[in-house]
Amino acid sequence: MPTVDEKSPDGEDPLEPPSQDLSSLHPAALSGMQMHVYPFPNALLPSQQPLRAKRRQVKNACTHCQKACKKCDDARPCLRCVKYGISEECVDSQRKERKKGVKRGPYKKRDGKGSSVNRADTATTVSNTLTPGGPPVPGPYLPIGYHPGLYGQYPKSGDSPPSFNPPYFLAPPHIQPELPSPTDADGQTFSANGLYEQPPLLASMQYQTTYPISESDGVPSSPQYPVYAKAPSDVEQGETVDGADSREEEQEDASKVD
DNA sequence: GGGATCGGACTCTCAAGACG
DNA sequence: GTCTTGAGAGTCCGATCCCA
Repeated sequence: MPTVDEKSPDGEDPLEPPSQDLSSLHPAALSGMQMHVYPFPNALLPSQQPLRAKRRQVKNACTHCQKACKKCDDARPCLRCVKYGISEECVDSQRKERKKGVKRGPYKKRDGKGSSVNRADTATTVSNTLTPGGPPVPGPYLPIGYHPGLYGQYPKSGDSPPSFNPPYFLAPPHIQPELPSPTDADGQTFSANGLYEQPPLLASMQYQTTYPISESDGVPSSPQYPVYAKAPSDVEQGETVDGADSREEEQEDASKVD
């Protein structure tokens, strides 16, 4: 009985192509879903064991989602609160301040030996998720749905103010239009290059985010940057949608060179 | 069928420690 | 000053139960 909010975009069915009518969704549904949309439908996926895409978390869940231990999103009201008709009660939960002065033991070094060398093992990227144990399959692995730079961090002090662009960008056009467009199990067509066609709505969709006002002091309770866009110049060539993943990949690559 | 609850796996973030 | 690492804090998956 999957519902819109319960259906994890990258947890339960990371390989499942979007099959629902996106035009009926709360904008947050679009921000919270398709974090990783892979260009292959299930039937055309390589027959490796399904590896889970890395789960993504919102920066701050609302109080209701937090209490229910359910998936929240960056928009306020969040999808779940909208669904339950408690939009006006959808406010960010308070986060504790991290403890300071915690003493730590000696560090393990990771250079080639030691326990932490396989830290990168936990990093799953879009490409290596598709090709476990094998060379990356060349292809259009840009996740459809977000600009590669959109999954940035919250701005830190000194960063330029956050900007936000419409989240969707188009997949490359069909390369081999003469090939018939197969359909997946849901009847959704996808192009010959393995990319789903973008619903026309998405191209013109405007994303709106409201900023919750703290009941206590009347100021935004926390920075709400649903998706933080890097400046185009900051987007590294070949950077994946997940900056952290790509960083870890780079680190891993660097260690291999060594 | 749908909502509530919750244990625990998983992820994110950042300060401490290491290093050049 | 920058990088690396550990661990605190938080999210949310998935199982289970309850109710209409």
